[in-house]
Amino acid sequence: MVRSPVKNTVRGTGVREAAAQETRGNILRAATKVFARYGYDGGSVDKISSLAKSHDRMIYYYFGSKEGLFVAVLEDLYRRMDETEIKVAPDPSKPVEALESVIRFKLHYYWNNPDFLALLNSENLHRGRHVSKLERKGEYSAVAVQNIARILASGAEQGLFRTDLSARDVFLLIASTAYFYASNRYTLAAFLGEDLGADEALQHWEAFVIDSVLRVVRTNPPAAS
Amino acid sequence: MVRSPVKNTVRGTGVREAAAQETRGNILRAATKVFARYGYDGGSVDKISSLAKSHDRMIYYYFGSKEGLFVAVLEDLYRRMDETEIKVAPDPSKPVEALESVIRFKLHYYWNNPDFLALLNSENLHRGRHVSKLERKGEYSAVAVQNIARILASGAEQGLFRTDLSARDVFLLIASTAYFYASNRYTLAAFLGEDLGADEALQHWEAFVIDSVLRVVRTNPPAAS
Amino acid sequence: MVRSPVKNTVRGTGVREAAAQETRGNILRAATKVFARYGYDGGSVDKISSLAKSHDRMIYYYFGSKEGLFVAVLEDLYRRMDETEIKVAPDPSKPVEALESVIRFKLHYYWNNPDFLALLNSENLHRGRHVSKLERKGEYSAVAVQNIARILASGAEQGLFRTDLSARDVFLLIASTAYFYASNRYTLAAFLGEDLGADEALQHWEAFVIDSVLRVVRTNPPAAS
Amino acid sequence: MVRSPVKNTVRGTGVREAAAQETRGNILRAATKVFARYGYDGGSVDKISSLAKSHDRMIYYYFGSKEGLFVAVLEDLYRRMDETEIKVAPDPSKPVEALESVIRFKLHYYWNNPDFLALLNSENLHRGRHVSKLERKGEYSAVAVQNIARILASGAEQGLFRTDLSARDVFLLIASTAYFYASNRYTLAAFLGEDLGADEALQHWEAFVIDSVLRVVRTNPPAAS
DNA sequence: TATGAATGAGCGTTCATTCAT
DNA sequence: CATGAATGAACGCTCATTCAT
Repeated sequence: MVRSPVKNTVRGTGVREAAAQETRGNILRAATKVFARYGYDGGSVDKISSLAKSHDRMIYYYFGSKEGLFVAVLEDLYRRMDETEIKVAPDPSKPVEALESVIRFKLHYYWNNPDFLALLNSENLHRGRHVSKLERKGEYSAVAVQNIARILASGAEQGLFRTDLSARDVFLLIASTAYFYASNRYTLAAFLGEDLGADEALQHWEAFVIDSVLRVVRTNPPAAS
Repeated sequence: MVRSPVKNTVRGTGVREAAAQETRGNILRAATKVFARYGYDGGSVDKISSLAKSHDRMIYYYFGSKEGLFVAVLEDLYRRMDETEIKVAPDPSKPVEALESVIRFKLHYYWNNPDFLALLNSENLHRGRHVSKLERKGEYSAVAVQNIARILASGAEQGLFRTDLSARDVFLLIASTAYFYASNRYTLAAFLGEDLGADEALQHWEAFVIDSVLRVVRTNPPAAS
Repeated sequence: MVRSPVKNTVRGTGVREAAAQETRGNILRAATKVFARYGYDGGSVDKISSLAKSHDRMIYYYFGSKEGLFVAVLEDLYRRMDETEIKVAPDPSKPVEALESVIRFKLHYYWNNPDFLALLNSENLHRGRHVSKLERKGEYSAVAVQNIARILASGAEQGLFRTDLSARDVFLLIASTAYFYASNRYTLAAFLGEDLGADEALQHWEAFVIDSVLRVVRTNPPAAS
Repeated sequence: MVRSPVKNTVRGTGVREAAAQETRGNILRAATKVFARYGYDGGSVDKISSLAKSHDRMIYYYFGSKEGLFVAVLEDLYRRMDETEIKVAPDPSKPVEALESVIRFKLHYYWNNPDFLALLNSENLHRGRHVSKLERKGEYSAVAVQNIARILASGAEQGLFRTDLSARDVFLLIASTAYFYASNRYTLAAFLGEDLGADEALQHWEAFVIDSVLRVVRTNPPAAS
């Protein structure tokens, strides 16, 4: 049929093309919200097209299918996260401060972007079916890992950090603490009987994680306490 | 008179009661599998009744609604996890070994029970709507936290562990590493380009987590490496 | 789910069962009309359930799918045709009259049951996909063929008919003339510029076919004319 | 000014006209295949434009509507059949051989062009709605009928064939046997339990039809057998 | 001459749930 | 204690067609 512009991104500059890009963008933004809130299954194409003030039909016109739309949402999400990660990359010459900065960023980003977590969870529920279709899937977390690698190397050079650490492990450790606390905010709240979102609670967790990660990477952690 | 048996637990011992309990149990087991695999929204009552070799109608008879069934599934799941946690509680008199044991258990349990994770994620997606209906919700994680508290106290008493630690924080730290690695197994695999389920990978993560947690809790961690 | 009574036929005798049978019957009758008029593809489940004064959902409850419904329609249709065929089976002791009777019946039946033809055409368009699912598919035309076989045998015995004829061929010959004339009534009308449904036209065709078939089967056909 | 080229046939000779004719031709060929395979209702404009490697929009540009396209397909089909019929018209001076030749051609043509049959069936399902729009509808089958008329006249002149026959009736008889056998190939196969497409089966039917038609038209058919 | 964008109704099917015994 | 029957809304998706350049 040679007709579907599926996966088209920025192209022409005419008025019609601009309007089309806007429609596509509206759908993508709406889909991100809806999928994040209701999951992949709970997020119906109807909810999305309504929120985008468009029509069901246009989702298929631009993205081919609900799955195609979800893949596009994931792609967009990862791209944006990587862009942010690059922007905030701290100066590795001061390793301790840099690592603290990375941890703070990660904790805040996950806590303030529950959409991102919800979509990841939905994707893992479906066993990575959509994420495997991403073309540049290997590149996405690389930015964050390399960021940490630079900091660790600088710290090791200065004799502050251990030399036997893999950046990948430290990345996973930090991501774990950020992800778990944010993703399970509701069930943890119920079981611990706390409000994890209170300023005090957030600051307490941040301090504990920073202190713990530093104890893990330092050559000479504080003796006692 | 609509004497609904909703929330029936173990009761009578007659033949008919036994048959009823079996039907109820079949539905509960089927629902656990289906909800874990497809999420709350994706798990239809039809799939459940079909897997339980029962009828849609019976779900409403025993559990009132799909939500009621989900709550029952959560309740059952937590109860079973706590029972397991009690069984495997290690001897706190050897704090290092005990903590290692706790970490290993947690990592293995989460990795081997993706159902549990999937249900928790689904529940957090719905902002804890169902979990808030659990009667004994406050008790469930208490077992695990107290377990760790005893170990930390014993370690502190023996001069091995720091005295300024909260068991709740250590519990969250351990749970974070176990949860994150298991829950995101598919997306991490895609982005890191690794098979996280390979024996080697699992053992590597386990060793790293054990080493890291011990560095966090110890008064005198290994100097350099 | 153990819930769908798909393909249930006559069973209980209670009031509820009777009502259920009526619903099923209404759907089946409506489906026959709608499929015949619009074909398999053009016949929507909505049109059918509306005509049956029931709901879309009930089609799936009783027949599982649109395809299942179509198969049930075909089955019902063949069953009814066979029953009719048995009823009108003529006395083979007068072979000429019997054969004439069979031809007349076939011509009239096909002409007066365009539904039957439309469904067969639809089925052939789909390459017999549904008919292959009929359990007793081999039995249906057997009645008609055996009917002719008896007549041919009687005629041969009386020295009136050829002895080298196969009942299957004669059946196909008769069916061809009946089917073609009825099934193509609209296109033939357009191309021949005639009204094939006029009494005169029908009688002319009937006379021609009877005369022709008798010329085929007779040992001594009329010399000249 | 919307100078719609609907119903354009061969015209200009420029490069652009040639490209346009090619697009039109591609669509027409694709439509023939798709309509034949899926019927009028099942054949979507999307399938057609896709197969033609063109766009939905072009169908409306060249043919005005789906119905207009179907009419064009029918017209093309009849025109081609008539052209073929003229090409193969046998020498009437040998009436028996000529009639045999006509019968063989008809049987083969119908068997080898299921598209033609499928489109006719689809058209009859719709009560000749499209065929009535053909401008030269009266002319199409005239060729075939006149062909037979010439043969019958020659045969009658030579004293071989009956003189009371109408060419139209003989045409219908022959067409009946060719059409029925080919059009119902799938349902007949199911009910008779035979493979009607086997060489043996095709030759048997051909021999039977030739023999039968000759018995119908001859003044002195073979006495007994 | 040709095309990308948009439309609203309809498709077959499944949803969670209630009714009537 | 258990079930067959029924319901209306929603599901993801495709339909033939028109708009605006």
